[in-house]
Amino acid sequence: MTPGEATFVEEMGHFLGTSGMTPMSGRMWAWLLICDPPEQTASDLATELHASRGAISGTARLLESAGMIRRGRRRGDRSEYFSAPAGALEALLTDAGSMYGRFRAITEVGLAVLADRPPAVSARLREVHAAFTFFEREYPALIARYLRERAAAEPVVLTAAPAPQDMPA
Amino acid sequence: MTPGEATFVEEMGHFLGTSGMTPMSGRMWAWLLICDPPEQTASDLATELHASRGAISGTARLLESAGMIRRGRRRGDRSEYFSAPAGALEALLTDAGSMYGRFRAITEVGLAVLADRPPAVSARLREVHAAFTFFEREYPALIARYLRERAAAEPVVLTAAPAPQDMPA
DNA sequence: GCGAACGTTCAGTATTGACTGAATATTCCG
DNA sequence: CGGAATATTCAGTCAATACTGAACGTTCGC
Repeated sequence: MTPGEATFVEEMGHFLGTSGMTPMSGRMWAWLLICDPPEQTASDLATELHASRGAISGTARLLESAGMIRRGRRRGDRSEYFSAPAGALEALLTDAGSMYGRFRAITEVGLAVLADRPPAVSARLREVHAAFTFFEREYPALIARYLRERAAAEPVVLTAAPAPQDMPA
Repeated sequence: MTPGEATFVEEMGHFLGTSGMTPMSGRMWAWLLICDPPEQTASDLATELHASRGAISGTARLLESAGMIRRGRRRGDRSEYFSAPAGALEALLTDAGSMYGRFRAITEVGLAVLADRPPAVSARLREVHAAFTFFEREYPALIARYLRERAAAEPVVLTAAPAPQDMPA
């Protein structure tokens, strides 16, 4: 990893680390976005990111459950290979949008508590609730629109990357 | 504060606490959304939230700079009064959207680093960058659309809350 | 201007949680 | 099956940071 690459990796780590995920998540995702070759073993990652194997294992599980990385084996090779697939982007965006649903759920807890209070008291919370309900509905539509426009702009290129040797789901 | 209200306050604290802000931010904002009367002094907040004055002071500054609370004095009263104004909602949404710009900026650091690498290597990062660029542009438009639809649905009610005695900006 | 009440600051404390690393489990080849 | 290489787990460590509380500064009524 060059110093410049390390800067990028570290910045992404810092950013995701202060946004609900762990720093290691950001570092690992960032590296998988720029590494060459695009598939990396756990040992590769541990070396490049100066991290323990335990950290790689835990972080990989986290990122995989978020849909941001893909893991698979090649035949004749005990190692597992990690990569950031094209779908990672959609996963990240969807994940970011899940915030709205959680916000809406929390405000509903509050609305239930205020059920028998005068409307003037619950007005503030009702406004917030309405907003999150709106965004929970409209945000996925925005993602869909992006994917549509993107597909229209580059019709075929998405699958044009050289296929990895042998990497089943 | 009733036990139900405490649950709401604590849940919001936990959620914002794991989303880049401090737990106290969430607790304070949540309480200001449901408290009666809607204006509270620093002492009120310290008592209700079981927090020190220092914590209230620091958190109030944080929330104010984020546009999520409003502070002001009444004449003949040394105390400062805090409240969650109608604009807090827009501030929170805008704040959440600033994420896209920061993401875009970080990916541009990465793109600069990959400038002299083959296009195949930078393809993954370019796709991510394109997405964040799109969202940085379109997300504010979504907020604007919400505000428009909301205003159309309830033309006058937004200012119908009883005005606080005397609370300049 | 004096005194009291309030807000702010900041060094210290406690807590959270991310990461380490060794022990354990699993997988695959011979 | 046996053995070696890899992945996972988890208790322990360490660093980051949210919060406390006392000292300080500021503001307002008198």
